Order: sequence, then structure tokens, then C-alpha cells
Amino acid sequence: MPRPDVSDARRAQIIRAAIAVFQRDGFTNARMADIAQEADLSVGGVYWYYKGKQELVTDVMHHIFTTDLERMRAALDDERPLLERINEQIDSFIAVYRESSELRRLVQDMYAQALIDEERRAILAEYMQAFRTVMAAMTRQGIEQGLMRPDLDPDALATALFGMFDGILMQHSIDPDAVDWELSFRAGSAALIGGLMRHP
Amino acid sequence: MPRPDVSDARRAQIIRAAIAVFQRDGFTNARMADIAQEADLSVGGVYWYYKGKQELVTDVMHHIFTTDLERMRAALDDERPLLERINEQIDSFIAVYRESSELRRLVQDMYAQALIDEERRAILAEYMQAFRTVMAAMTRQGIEQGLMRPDLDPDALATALFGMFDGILMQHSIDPDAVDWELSFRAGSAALIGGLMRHP
Amino acid sequence: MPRPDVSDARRAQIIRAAIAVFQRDGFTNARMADIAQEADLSVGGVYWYYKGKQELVTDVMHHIFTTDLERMRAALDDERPLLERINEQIDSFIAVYRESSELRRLVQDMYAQALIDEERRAILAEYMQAFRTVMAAMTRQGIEQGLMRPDLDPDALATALFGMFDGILMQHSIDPDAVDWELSFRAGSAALIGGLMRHP
Amino acid sequence: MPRPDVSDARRAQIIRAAIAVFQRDGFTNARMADIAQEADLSVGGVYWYYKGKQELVTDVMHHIFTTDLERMRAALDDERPLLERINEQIDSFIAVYRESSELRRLVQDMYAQALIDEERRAILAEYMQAFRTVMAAMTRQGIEQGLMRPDLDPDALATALFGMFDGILMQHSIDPDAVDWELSFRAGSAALIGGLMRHP
DNA sequence: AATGAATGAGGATTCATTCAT
DNA sequence: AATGAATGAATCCTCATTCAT
Repeated sequence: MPRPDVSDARRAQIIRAAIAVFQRDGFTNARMADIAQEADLSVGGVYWYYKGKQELVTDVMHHIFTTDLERMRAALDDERPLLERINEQIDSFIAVYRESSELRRLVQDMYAQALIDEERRAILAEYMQAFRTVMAAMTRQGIEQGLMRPDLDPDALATALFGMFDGILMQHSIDPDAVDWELSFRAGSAALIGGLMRHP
Repeated sequence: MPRPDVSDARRAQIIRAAIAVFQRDGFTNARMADIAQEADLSVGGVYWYYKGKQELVTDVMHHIFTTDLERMRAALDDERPLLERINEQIDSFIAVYRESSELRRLVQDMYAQALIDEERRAILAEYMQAFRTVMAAMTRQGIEQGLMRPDLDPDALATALFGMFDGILMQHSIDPDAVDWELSFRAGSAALIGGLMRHP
Repeated sequence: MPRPDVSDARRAQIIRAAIAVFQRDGFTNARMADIAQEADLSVGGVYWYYKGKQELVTDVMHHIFTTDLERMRAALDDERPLLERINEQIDSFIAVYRESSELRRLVQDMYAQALIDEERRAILAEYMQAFRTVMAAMTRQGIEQGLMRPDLDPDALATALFGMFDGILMQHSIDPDAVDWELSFRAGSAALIGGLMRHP
Repeated sequence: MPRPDVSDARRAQIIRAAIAVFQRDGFTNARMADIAQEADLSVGGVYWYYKGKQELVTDVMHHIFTTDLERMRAALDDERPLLERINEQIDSFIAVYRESSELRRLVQDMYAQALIDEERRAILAEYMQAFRTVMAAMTRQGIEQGLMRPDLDPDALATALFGMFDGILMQHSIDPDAVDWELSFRAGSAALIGGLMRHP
């Protein structure tokens, strides 16, 4: 009678612990021993499932972004009216962050890591590109449908919109008391999208 | 006859070296020995002027932001027409980054550091607040002057605008080939500010 | 009906795997996990038959030398003419090495181990002594039979002869291209034995 | 007033300590911390002078062989009678080992290392080749001068002779009580060289 | 003022060994 | 009998910091 395979459970358990420790201490300061303890494992136990700290960091990054990426890609094939979908994207962006704003610490650290490590940079680049692709496609549809001004640059605007969201969260994580991120999200996107409309 | 005090020159020399090394390797990976070498000093020489790595990092952060902070504060007391001053802010933001885009690596790292170290968080928070204050004051003036819609939230919009700039640069630093930051800057701010106007 | 006892087969299987891995990586670098894999067993499976790495190393050493030792001891009771037996020893030494020169890596490693571990030293000492005993006995017979010069020291010459063989193989294993071990064997033993003869 | 440069002294001090520890524990088992302690330094102190354990091992190997190598090479340019020089080589080989027989442990370990590490193999190969070159050159001179039999293979005999010396020491280090290495040296080389002579 | 040799705590990683199943 | 997940002690190496000169 073979024992049930606990590999997936263990890996999940380790990832959960790693996220917790990385959030608290940052990728560089985090110690493997602490991750092991947080995962109720020995150091060697963590190494049974992960080759090393690098791989753990990379896997955490993938793990963090996977859900978001899938949602964004799904939005591309959506058939509903444009403004509805745009607002849905914004709403889901807000919802995700509201539920797990503490993950922001990780994202911030990833941005720093990306400048030093090529593999991590590539992961982030893929994620960002996916978001921009969705936003740019929506703008293109808006232009085609006559909703938006025809002289717009969809890619530049997608970059600006994603940047706005990201930059607002950044400020919130640095100074939570001074920044009402949700209000800024809504005000900023309303103004920005308003500026795109043909007859505002 | 006392020798001339070279302290300021030395500190500047060390800061310059530290910026170079921090940019290349990140705050955490950077080694004091490398900074010393870059500054043409011995390790002990660096410690003569700086208590330790922490202080050096902090000082670099202050140094990086000081110029920007002063320019922004000056804009508040400016008497010229609003749109002119807004555009000037945008232009100078662009100019600064164009000349020293490699400093972005440091900023990104600072964001990560801020989540771990309270003192560094405070420095960043101050800088961000200063920018938002300037932008919000301008929006308030725009509303008072009847240029902009009266239902706007100046603070939220300032957060959104600063976030947009910062977020665009973030994307550019992660994926330079995929992001035309200057175009995104101009397209984004045009749309955003356009959305604020009473009669666009 | 009890299952057939596979213990001996398993041990042989493990020894075979251990020899392969020890040859490749050396005793110290070799990992139990690799030996287990090579033996198509789990790590725990190896430990079922062997108390630990130490015992495995020791057993491999015994295993390697057993065949040689038995052949040498047989030569002592041989009734054939002296020179014939000497040449046979030399030929079989050559034959053994020709067929399994890769085992030399193990022997070399054993010599190093012997200096650190007393039990392993004893195993080697026994093997070497057996060879010397055979060679010395032959020399004594040669002197008694009037073939060789009466002033010879049989033990010293046995040491020299065994050393010569061993030392030639050592050089070959270090620098295979520079050393024709078989030629050196034959030239060396011809000269050495020639120097022992009464009327050469 | 600059302090005197202690680098050479320190390196010598570390090498001395490393030799002691390597002799006692073998290259692989030896711990950097023990070497540091033996050298009256901290671990970091050792690393100030040596990049790592590898470099320390390599340097020790070079250090051990340098003297021998130089003596051997000098013998090639010697103008004295052949037999005198041969005997001198043998005598000096004996003298060196008599004074530092405990170094043999290191040599033995090097042989084992050589099978695993290419750089170390090359160091040993160079040393062995140098010895063989000297011995072969002497044999060639012996043949040319009519002292030795013309059908000899100088290279093979050089290999055999060096092997004999090395192999005798090997046996001595494994079983000091059973092996009179000096006697074996003299008996073995007398017989071997006797076997080379034209009119013995 | 400045040097740079020296310190030593800290952290990632390895691997022989164990043991619940 | 056999598995293989899990343990944790051991060890190499790094680097911020100190201090005698």
C-alpha cells in the first residue's frame, strides 16, 4: 500500500512559508532556516523539494503572478461591451489587492530583484507585457468602435494605465496613511479613460 | 597652518562611488570593499566618514532625492499660468530621467528597502508626499480658476499622476525594449489632464 | 513457502554499484544516494544490507583484493620451476590490470584512506604483505637452488618488486599518455630479475 | 611609516598549517577552520590570503614538489660521471624522505586527488615526468658511453625506477613496521641498475 | 586621516543516516 | 524487505566592521 503522494501538499506548504518569510524580511534577508521553520520542516526538508533559494524565489514569483496572468488573458477573449470589461478589469485589480495587499511587499522586492537577476526580470516582463496587451487591445477596440479618439496610441496608454495602478499601490505600500489607493484608482482611471473618449 | 578640510570632498567622493556600486549590484549585494575601491580609498577610509553601510545607504537616498525635492517645492511658489507649470513639471520629470535613467535602479531598490527599514521608508514617504502636495495644489488652483471640473479629488489625482509617472519608469526599467516611456508619459498625462478639464 | 534468500544477490548488487560510484567520484565524494540509484535500490534499501558508508567502503576494499590475494597464495604451493612461476605472477599481474585498469582509481583512493583510517590501513597492509611473502619466498627458493646470488635480501627485493609494479601503475593512472605501463613492467622486471641472477 | 609587508610570512604560516592539517586529516576531511586555528588566524584571515580551499590545496602541492623538481632538473646539466650522479639522485631521494617521511601522507592523498581533479593531476604529472626525464637521460648516456646494454628502453626503465622508489615508500607508509624502505631502496636499485650493465 | 589586515558571526548547502509506513 | 521523505549536524565561504599602526 503506497503512501499518498504528499509532494504537492509539501510544495504548497513551503511556498506558503516562503511567501510569509519573504514578505517579512525581503528575498535577500530571508533565511532558508526561517522558511523551513515556518513550513514546519527541517532545512533539509525544504531542499528535498527545492534545489535552493533561487528556485524558491522564482517559484514564488510565478506563483504570485499566475492567477493574475490567467485572468488578464481571459479578458482578451471576452465578448461583452468594452466599458464593462474595462471596469471589470479595474474592479478585479482592486479586489485582488484589497484581499492581499500584503503581497505588495513581494512585488516591490521583485522589481528590485529584476534589475539584478535576468531570469526574474523575464518573469516580471512577461507579466507586465500581458497586462499591457490586454489594455492595448481594449483601446484598439474602443477606437474601432468609434468610442475613443482615433489619434490614440494604444500601447502607450496601456503602459500609462498599468503604470498608474502599479504606481498608486507603490505609494500606498510606502505610506499607507497618506494614500487612499482605492480612491486614487477610481479617480485616476475615470480621468484617464474620460480623456480617451470621443465625446466625453 | 592647518590643512584644508577635505571632509566634504571625501564624502562626495564616497557618495559618488556608493551610487555607482549600488546601481550595479543593488544595496544588499554591494560590498563596502567595492565602494572603497571605487572611491579610491581604503575600507577604513570609508568608515572614517561613514558609520557603516546603513548610514551610507541612507545618505545616498537623501542625496538622490534632494534635487528633485527642491525643484518640486519651488514649483509651488511659482506665479505663472497653471498649465504652463504643469507642463514644466512633466518636462522636467522627463528631462531628469532622460539624463540619468540608470538612477532608476536605485529608486527601485529603495522601494524594496523601504518595506524593511523604517528610516528608509520615511525618506521615501517624504519625497512622495512632496510631489503629491505640488500636484494637488496645482489641481486645486485649476478648480479655483474654473479650468478643471469642481468634483475632482486633488489628492487622489495627484497620487494617480505621480503613480503613473513612476509606474511607467518601472516598466521601462524592467523591459526597456517593450516600453517607450517618453511616449507613454506624454500620452498618459495628456489623457489624464484632458480628463480633468471642464470643457475638454 | 519462504521466499528465496536474495540477501547475497542484493549485497553483490550493492557492491557492484558502490565500486562503480567510488571509481567515478572517489570514496569521500561518493554519495550513498548515488550508490543506491546505481544499484536500483532506495537509500533505505542499501542501509538494510550495510550499516553505513564506512562498512560499504571496507567491504569494497575486501572484495577488490580477495581475488588477487587468493591467486598469490596459491603460487606459494606451486611445484613448478621458479622462473616459470615468477613469470606467471608477472603475467597475471599484467592480465589483471589490463582487464580492469579502471579499478586502479579505487586502489589509489584506498592508499589515501589507509592513512586516515586504521581498519582500512590493516586491509591494505595484509594485501601488500601477502604479495611480498610470495615474492620473498620465491627469491629464497632461487638462492637455495643456486640460481640467484646468495647475498640477496629476499624481503627487501620483494618490497622493491611489488613497489615497482605498483609505482608503474600509479604513474600510468596519473599520466596515461606518457606511460607505457606494460612495457615498463616487462623492462623493469627483466632488469631487476636479471640483476639477481648468479650468472646472468 | 608603512608597516612591513607580512604577506609572505602569513602565506608561509598558512601553508605550514595547511600541510599539518592535510597530513593529519587528508585534503577532503581537513576543515578550513582547523587550518586557520593551526595558523593562529581566524577563518577570514586565511581567506584574505587564499581564495579558498582549492587554491590552498593546489599551493600546498606545488610547495611540496618545488624543491624536488629543481634538484632533479639540476641533475640533467651535471657533468660528473654517470654512476656517481645516479647514486647521488638515489641518495638525495633517500635523504629527502628520511627528513620528512610524514609528507608522504600528502603525496598519497595527492595521487587520489589527481584522479578526481584535472588541475591536480597536471601538477603531479609534471613532477613525475621531470623525474622520468632525468632518469631516462642518464640511461641514454649510459648506453652511449658503452656502460649499459644497448637494447634498453630508457623511458620504460625510468618509469620502472621511479615507480620502484614511489612504490616502496607507499608500502612503508601503509605498514612502517613491515617495510625497511631504505634497505629496499638500496637493494632494489642495485639489482635494477646491475641488470642494466653491459658486463655485470 | 587613512590604511588594510584581521575578525567572526551568519547563512546556504550537502549528505549520511533514520524511521514511519 | 524496502521505500524515500525528512532530519540536522557539518562545513565552506562572505563581508560588515574593527583597530593597531
